Amino acid sequence: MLKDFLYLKEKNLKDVIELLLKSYTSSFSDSEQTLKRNSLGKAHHRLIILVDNKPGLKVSEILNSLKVTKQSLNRVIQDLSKKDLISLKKGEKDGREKKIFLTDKGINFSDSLFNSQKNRILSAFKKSSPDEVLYFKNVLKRIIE
Amino acid sequence: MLKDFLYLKEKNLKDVIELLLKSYTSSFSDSEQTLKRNSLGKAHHRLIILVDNKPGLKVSEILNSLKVTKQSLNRVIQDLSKKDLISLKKGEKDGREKKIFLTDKGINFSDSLFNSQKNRILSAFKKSSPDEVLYFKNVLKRIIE
DNA sequence: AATATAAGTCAATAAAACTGACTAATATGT
DNA sequence: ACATATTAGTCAGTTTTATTGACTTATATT
Repeated sequence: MLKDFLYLKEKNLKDVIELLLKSYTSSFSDSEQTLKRNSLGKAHHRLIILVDNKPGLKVSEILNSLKVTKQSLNRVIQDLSKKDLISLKKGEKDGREKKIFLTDKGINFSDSLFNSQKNRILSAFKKSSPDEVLYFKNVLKRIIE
Repeated sequence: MLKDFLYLKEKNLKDVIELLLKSYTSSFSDSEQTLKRNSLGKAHHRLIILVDNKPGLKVSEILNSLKVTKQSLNRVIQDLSKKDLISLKKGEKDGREKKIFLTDKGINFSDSLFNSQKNRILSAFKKSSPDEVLYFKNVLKRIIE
């Protein structure tokens, strides 16, 4: 049945691209004030989120996720280090690697960023069924790769 | 049953915030080359997507979606106007409003941007059921508002 | 020992967004 | 009709974010 394949049509794909743009923009603009109070910006926020979810993340992994140059990322790392929000540890196995962790101060700050963001996601999920949320996450993951 | 509410737990919400970040970053980095060839950037891309999906969009509506200042948006509008990718029409009902449309050239350019992005979404959807895609879109819409 | 990889650094530049102060046109409420 | 509000545009200066290119340092691999 043709109808079954409508979700693969261009119009639907375009809609989804717009939805990805708007959902990212709105959910990350929620934490603007919290960042500003601490003289930090969206670039720092993105790094904090990645490291919070996966402590010990390597620089190369972050470069790959955020699609920025190492020079650009390095500025962000320096800023957060100076503010004592992250700490850097040499990899035990491969000494060239640098692993990034949130400090206690960094964990607190990450929590305050999360608090300004979470209501949007939470209220969307409360309007959704567990299955809807599960499927939502599955598809998002497949878009990333 | 407690298990039913796991999807509302903080860890899950944090995961989703990271997924939104990564899905946006990856899907919009796909079109970097196309933009660069035309001396345009991500800011222009965002406007083109919104106007393509909703021709006649007002400046104020875009400001609201993209969460930027009018000064910043104005630069983008001027750039695209000079390149004859968008046209501006005065609102008939409210003459203060400016409605934005893609020109024929703009439609072509939007298509080429879309072509560099669509494979990622399409292949994710091919791995998903129609229901999964439907639920995915539903939840995304609820996150936006 | 040679080469590759992971990361860091310095310098210059470009892109994107911001603040603040203002103008212009039109719409709306009284 | 007039005052006020709204929508949009503009000028100037600044900050933030990211870029390119050239190079160094440390460690790992062959």
